Amino acid sequence: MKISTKGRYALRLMVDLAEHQNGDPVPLKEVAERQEISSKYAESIMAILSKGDLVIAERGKSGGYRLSRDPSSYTVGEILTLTEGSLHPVACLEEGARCPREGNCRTLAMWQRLDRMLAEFFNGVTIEDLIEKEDWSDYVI
Amino acid sequence: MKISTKGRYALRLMVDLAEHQNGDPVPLKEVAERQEISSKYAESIMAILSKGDLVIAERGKSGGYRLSRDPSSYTVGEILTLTEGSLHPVACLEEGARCPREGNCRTLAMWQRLDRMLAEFFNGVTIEDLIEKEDWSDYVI
DNA sequence: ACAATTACCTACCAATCCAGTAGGAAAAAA
DNA sequence: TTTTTTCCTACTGGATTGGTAGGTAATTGT
Repeated sequence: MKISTKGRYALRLMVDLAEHQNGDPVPLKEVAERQEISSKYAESIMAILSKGDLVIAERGKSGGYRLSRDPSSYTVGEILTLTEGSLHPVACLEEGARCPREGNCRTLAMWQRLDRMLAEFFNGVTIEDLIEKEDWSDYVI
Repeated sequence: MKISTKGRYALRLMVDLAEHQNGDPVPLKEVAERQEISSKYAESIMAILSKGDLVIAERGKSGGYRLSRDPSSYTVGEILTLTEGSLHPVACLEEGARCPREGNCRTLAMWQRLDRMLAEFFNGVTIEDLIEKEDWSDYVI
């Protein structure tokens, strides 16, 4: 039950791009240094974000990455789904998965409830929220 | 971001024990068969529950396992914590972990909020709930 | 034109976790 | 004393995690 570094770092890379956007693309090296993530590892994560069209890459000198949309339009859910593969907390709720015992499983309903709760949480938080929001103590989904 | 089979099966073993308690200990073989879990694997999971004092084991003929307390007193949270090791969704929130970047991490507060939400969810559901509760659609933590 | 800078690509690695399985020893009751 | 049960140690193949290494392709500033 853990979000891996890949997903966590992806969020930080996205936040960093959002905070440092000025029209020009931001080189990965700068982002990685600010976030204290090895640039090689950051590179492999940024590649996922780029292939998923969450960021736009520009090669060559004075190239780098930039967000493709407004920070407020990115949800934490979509970033984590892309990098982690899925946000379902149990295998039985995976896309296309069907448990043969689902008819008499006493735990399935609880997992479904949790699944919905997580989806609502993750899809309710945006990159902009991560930057702006100071106090999360009263945040309710 | 997955609860492993160990945790999921542990819940089902506990529910099965709760549903079939009649004063006598229930042999693991029966539980495993009903739950369609290989008895060898079920054995290794039950050993964890036994060492954690969530169930009482009785050896020898006519032995087996029984719950040590009332089903309503077991929370899903304690069972998963025992079997999964922890329920914290990110490594930075682990017991004793301290991230050196915590002062300027834009994601920490969100993780803390999620952590609290998960704890409240898991500690709010009991084995009895798993057996009794039909409709979870309106369940709120 | 060319050197510098950037993203892109393939391949590799050690360590850990996952989901079990195998084979017996110890305890207790019938 | 046989049978039934839990308990214990060890093993395993495969996947995932958290990276690293080294080179290729594109683009631009000089």
